[in-house]
Amino acid sequence: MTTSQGRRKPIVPVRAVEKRGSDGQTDGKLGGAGLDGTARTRTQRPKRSPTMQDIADAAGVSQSTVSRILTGSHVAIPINPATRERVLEAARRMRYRPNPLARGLRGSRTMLLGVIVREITDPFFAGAVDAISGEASKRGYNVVLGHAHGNTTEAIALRAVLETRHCDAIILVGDTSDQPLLLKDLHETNVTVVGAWQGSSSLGGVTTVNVDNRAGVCALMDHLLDLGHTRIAFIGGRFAAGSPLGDIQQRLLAFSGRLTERGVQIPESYVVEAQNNLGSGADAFEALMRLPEPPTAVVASTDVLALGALHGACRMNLSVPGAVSIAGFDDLPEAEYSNPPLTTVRQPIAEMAAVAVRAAIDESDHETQPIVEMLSPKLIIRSSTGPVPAR
Amino acid sequence: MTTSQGRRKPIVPVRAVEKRGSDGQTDGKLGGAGLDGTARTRTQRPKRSPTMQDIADAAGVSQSTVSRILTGSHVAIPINPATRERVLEAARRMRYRPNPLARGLRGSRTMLLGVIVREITDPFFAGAVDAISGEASKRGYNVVLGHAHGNTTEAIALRAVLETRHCDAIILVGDTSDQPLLLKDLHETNVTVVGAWQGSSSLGGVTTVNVDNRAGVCALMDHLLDLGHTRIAFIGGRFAAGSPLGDIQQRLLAFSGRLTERGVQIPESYVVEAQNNLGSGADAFEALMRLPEPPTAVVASTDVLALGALHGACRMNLSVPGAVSIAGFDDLPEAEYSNPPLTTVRQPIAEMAAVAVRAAIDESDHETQPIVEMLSPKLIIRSSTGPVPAR
DNA sequence: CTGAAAGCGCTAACAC
DNA sequence: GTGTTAGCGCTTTCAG
Repeated sequence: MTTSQGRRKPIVPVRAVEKRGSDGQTDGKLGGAGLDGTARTRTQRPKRSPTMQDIADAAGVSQSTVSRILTGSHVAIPINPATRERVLEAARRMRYRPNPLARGLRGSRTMLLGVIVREITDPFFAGAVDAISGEASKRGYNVVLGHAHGNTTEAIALRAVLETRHCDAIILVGDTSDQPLLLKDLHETNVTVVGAWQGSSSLGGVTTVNVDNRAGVCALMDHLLDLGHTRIAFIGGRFAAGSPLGDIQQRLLAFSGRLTERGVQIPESYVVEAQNNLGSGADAFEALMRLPEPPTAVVASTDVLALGALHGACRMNLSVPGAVSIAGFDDLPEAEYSNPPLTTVRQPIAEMAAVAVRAAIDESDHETQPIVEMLSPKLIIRSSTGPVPAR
Repeated sequence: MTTSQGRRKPIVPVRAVEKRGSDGQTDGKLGGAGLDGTARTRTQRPKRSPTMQDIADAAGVSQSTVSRILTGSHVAIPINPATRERVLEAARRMRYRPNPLARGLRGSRTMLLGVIVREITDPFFAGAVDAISGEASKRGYNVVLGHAHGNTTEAIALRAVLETRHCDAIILVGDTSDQPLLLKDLHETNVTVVGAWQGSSSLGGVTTVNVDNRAGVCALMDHLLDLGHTRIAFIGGRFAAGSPLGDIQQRLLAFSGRLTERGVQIPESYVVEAQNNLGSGADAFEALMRLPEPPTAVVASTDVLALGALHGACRMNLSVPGAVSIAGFDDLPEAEYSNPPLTTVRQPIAEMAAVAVRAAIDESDHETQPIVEMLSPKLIIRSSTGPVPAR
């Protein structure tokens, strides 16, 4: 198809404005039907949104004047109130909408924040996106969700990034180090990048906001150890490419580290992997409890896993925390409504989102030193943990 | 060009390309120097992404040729293989990325699908977004998430829409009839709109894909009635502005309808409202069970509510389904892992997403008759429902 | 096969 | 105060 005009819908030149000299040729080429809306009124699709020029024509001023007025240089540039009103009226009447593409192309900001997230169905990340999006809209920004889509090939993630270039900044939510090209690509592009919940995987030279996984897990371990537990197991989730992702890795490290610091030894079989979903958590838990010497407490690296473990306990008819204590990490809304309510580590999601968004916006606006923030989580003790069961 | 040197802007004579007179101003904005990376290597922010013109210069061809080659008219337009290779090589070397803004401005597609959703933290909608996003990326589209953000004022939703105008099409996920301006606005814009999970609220003249709420609820009611239940209660969720939203309303209607059809009467107090979250579901359930004549079965309008009800039963020490049967709607992943596993109605999310995405893309591409699809859900019987308890 | 040129809708100098 | 003008990076005629 040399001319390529087969594929798109006809662009119908509705107006009779002579300024647009191309109408004549255009219609010969693209036309076909409904050239001026007379032949076909069926749907209103071919209706162009009005442009500034349209408003200008209607108000009898120049397009740049319209721009000045509509652009909101409210105070900066003095404008005749009469003119302003005339233009505003016309804009209102014609339902003018600024074209963000054109605006963006011209170099000004697009007020779009890209957010790339591994898995939107992970309730934790859903919450994170929610927080970020809320924070963003507070500042007049919208959010473009680039879905790394877990299992999907890097290619897709890549494309998502490329096409996302019209964002003022991009926030990377969750560890994506298993998709190295993604990061690399982000770097090559000249958009601002901010990382959030990256855990151990460092985004060299990039502003990053993380939760202090170590502190959280240590607090939890101390809680458990102080309850008298020594046979403590760990369920790690969100593994990919054979090794745990950022946050999880840090949590595992802290888990082992604290155990060692407190002089407690556990068998290797006490550390198990799992996909980060309920079923996998339940299975991992059951496997753990079927060990010859089962643990008396299980630390799950995420609440989803802990919730799954809770379900596993139900299935095995094991009372929690009577027979075994279970704890998680994240403090999902669900954690409070599980049976029993879950002891967990609460992440400061809102604060982290605020920091990330602020950094992203600031940094996209002007040169800034990359910062690395680490916010503190908080141990939330509910009733899924208790003293070591008497043998 | 004659005029270009009339301007007295400080033109930084870095490159030898005369075409770009504007570099001078640009760098004023972005940070002083570093037009080509020589003057400042500290950060790479001020680095412009290469444009087609840059590639053209590098490859010694015209910009339009570059466009033809890079645009992917792979076979259509005959291009000298040598030229093509030279251009591709240059593009690769300079890490060329197309600018979607410019592309979009020019009128071609942006390959962006807007998705507007009430609440991303609602697990059902998270799943829906996931499905849509997956389906979209299969077709090379990316997804822009417009967050209606539940409680937020319409203004924000509106803005989200306005700024979303650069999408090829917009998919409205979930009933947004409580934000009438949103819809109205969407209509005025000339983007394609497709509705999904709109329930009762009709999007006049707009392609819509819904689940057959009536069929789902009826199947569920028949299941319950056949088990001998006659005292069946209903927990409605996702209320807003005083009346239930689309899907919920249909489910409630079907609930009452089926009861009437089968000659069963229930007291008014058996229909209660709730926010669509776990806590609210638990509370509603408890209120129901504390009625003088409590129901023997509770139908929740969503799984979230049903899960909450399950938790309420736990809190009240009520065995399910021994003392009371509980059922939901949606079939969230969690439904299978609750205790006991939840009887529910499974929505064909993937199929619906596929239909919606396909319709959105098709319709944005060419004139199309709006269609209204209604897919059938499926009753999933698990163990949260059982025979009426012997009195 | 390739180049020149005309804009897409908007912003921002720069006149007057 | 307001109009003119020159593009942002790209697609797409129209001429060779």
